[in-house]
Amino acid sequence: MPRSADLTRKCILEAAYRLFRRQGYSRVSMDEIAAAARLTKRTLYYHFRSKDDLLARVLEAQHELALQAFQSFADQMTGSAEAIVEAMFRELAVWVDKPRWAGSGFTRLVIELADLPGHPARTIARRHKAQLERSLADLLGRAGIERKEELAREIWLLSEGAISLILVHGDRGYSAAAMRAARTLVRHHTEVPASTRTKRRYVQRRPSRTALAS
Amino acid sequence: MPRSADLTRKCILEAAYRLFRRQGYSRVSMDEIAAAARLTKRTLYYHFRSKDDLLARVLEAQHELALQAFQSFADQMTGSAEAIVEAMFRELAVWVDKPRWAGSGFTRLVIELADLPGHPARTIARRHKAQLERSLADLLGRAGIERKEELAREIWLLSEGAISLILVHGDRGYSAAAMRAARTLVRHHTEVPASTRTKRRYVQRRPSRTALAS
DNA sequence: GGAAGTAAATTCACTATGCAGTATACTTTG
DNA sequence: CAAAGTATACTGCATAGTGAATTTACTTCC
Repeated sequence: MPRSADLTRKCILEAAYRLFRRQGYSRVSMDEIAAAARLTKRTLYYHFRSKDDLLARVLEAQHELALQAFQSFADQMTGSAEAIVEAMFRELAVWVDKPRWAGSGFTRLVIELADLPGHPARTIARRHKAQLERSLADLLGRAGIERKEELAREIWLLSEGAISLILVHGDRGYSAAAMRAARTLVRHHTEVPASTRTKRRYVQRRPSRTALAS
Repeated sequence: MPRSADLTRKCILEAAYRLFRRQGYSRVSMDEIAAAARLTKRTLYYHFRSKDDLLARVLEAQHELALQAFQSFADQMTGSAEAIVEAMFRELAVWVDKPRWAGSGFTRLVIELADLPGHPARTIARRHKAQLERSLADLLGRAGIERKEELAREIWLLSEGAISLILVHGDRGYSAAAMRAARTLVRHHTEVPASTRTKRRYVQRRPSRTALAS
């Protein structure tokens, strides 16, 4: 067998991920990927059935890497929940500050395919986000948070929101705001044990239907 | 002059928005838009210079509508900040529950064009989000919040995060989590006037660089 | 009132290009 | 040699954008 197939596949996956992450799915052609991987298109189709298949495999590979990275981050973290969350958002700030940053690969690709619920890439992305959220919850649990799932989800919301808004505005200040909000939420979860949470709220007169339909 | 041009333009804009919102930018063809508007493609090019131009105009039009909708929502709101924010997230929950919902048109389109900072659509979307954030801050200010810009930004982060995650997961539960978090943040901003906010935090040993690079 | 003029609005038919995917032949290595 | 891997050259289709004719409704002048 000439030129180990594994190497070729890895090379293709990496080149494809770089392009997909920067330019999304449909705006990247198989020819471009082939060129970036220094191969011909035909070789791509030898290793992957189709463009959609390639995307799915790319996301799978990135899922592994990201999960590993998060685990190694989590393993280093032993302090308070507040310290953990601060470290997370510091990482986020560093990450989004990269010069040609163009959003989370997963989020970006899934949003592009938002109207194709059956697409394999979506399934993988869903699993990915779910698993990361669970890992964060575990980490928070180890730091003594009681309602760890709740907090993890809230933190995750802030992080995704920051990514999205930084992308829209180009204003990196959102990561600072997210960190500040996250700090508040963590404190609330540590200081207030588990009560005064689901109090009945009074309701304003019925609001217009489309206020947020932006 | 045959068939008032204004009407035709409106019709095109509406058809284009419906398609763009559902399927994104690149996966919608001018032919499809023309068909949806019951016109020929050539007519589209009579009214709009290019596909990119059309997109920009579509977003401009939606900007007007969304802003108006938010204002009419804001004008009805007179209660406490907490009530306002709750109403907002209730709206969000209703909105994302629409059967064929596929994300905020703005967010979705801007993310698709994330690597094209010069695109006119991006400029418009940026202005849009900024203006809505400012309107929310005003509303919160009127409800007695002191650091209204801070809170508005935090709320906005939660809302964008929810949209993004609901899109990825298909799990509408995120809007409930966002509302819960928002409630916490509002309370923090009302109960704690404006202190104990920027305390020095202790730092964990340096975290790995790529933990969040998903 | 109506014919003729006119410019806006719209259509049909077309070009050119880009792209996913393929048929087939060649090359490398065990 | 044989099988895994790679390259050249191609098909067919979708799509952004265009050239030129044609229709439409409003104005002007008799």
